Amino acid sequence: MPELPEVETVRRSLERLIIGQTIAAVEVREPRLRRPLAPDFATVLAGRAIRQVGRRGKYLHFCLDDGRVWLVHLGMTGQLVVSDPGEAPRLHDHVLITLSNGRCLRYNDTRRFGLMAVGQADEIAALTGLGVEPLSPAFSPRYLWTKTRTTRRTVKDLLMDQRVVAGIGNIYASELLFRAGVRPARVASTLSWQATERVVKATKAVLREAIRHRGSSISDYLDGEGKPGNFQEWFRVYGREGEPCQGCAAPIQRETRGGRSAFFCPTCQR
DNA sequence: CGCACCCCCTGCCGGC
DNA sequence: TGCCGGCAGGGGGTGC
Repeated sequence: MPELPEVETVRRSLERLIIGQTIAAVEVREPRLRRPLAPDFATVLAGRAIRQVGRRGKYLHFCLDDGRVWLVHLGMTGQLVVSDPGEAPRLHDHVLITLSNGRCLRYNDTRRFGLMAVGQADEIAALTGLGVEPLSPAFSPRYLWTKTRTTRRTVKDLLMDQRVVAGIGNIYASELLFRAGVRPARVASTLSWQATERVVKATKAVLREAIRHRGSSISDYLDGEGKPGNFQEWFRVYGREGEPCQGCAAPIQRETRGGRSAFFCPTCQR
């Protein structure tokens, strides 16, 4: 579910709701996430104040007043939503965090592909091993050019490799490649300098636009206030197999690689 | 190193 | 109506 625009939207919404709050109580109702929650997870968080909410790629970083970082990855179906006092837990609410203002930060994750950990900032950074931020100047045509020269991987696989660039998932890979006019199955090393520039430009434009629309809600995604995003209404290719391309009217095609679908226009993308 | 597969888990949808 | 396969935004592991 959540790729960079969704995680960034969650970050911004939570920032307004929980900065300065102290964690009054932690209830772990289901520790079996992608990796089991550490036995001391609840006691390590309890009593800490939340100073900052950051993001790296698809990870959220909650900076605590003891210098440690609470790391959260939402997997496919994870939600972090602040609810009012007294609301009953819902199905798949795995962690409930009571804040000093009485409200409750609920972690809900149907498929339990999410991840949580608490550690020192350097441990957390080492844990994730992420590449550059796509919206930072570090993600430049020059950077992508060096990453594409000596590989036989497809451009979509490369862009979704979190060690290369952090935050692009299956939806935005298809969307940005459409806007760049490059086929998902294109071997990355065959990109011209001009095409590389277009890919970088399209990446930044699509991610920024998606953040403006508060992310994409297909089935599960909600922000920190429990509100869905709107960017799914602006998809040009994702989930549109057989529909006419908005540029040339050719039917959008779907192609599967490694069990994941890529969507593209066979005439607008080369 | 890359890749084709498998796994993790739950829910939904379409076909029979 | 029920069952079954396929598919879904995530990542990680294996063996070739």
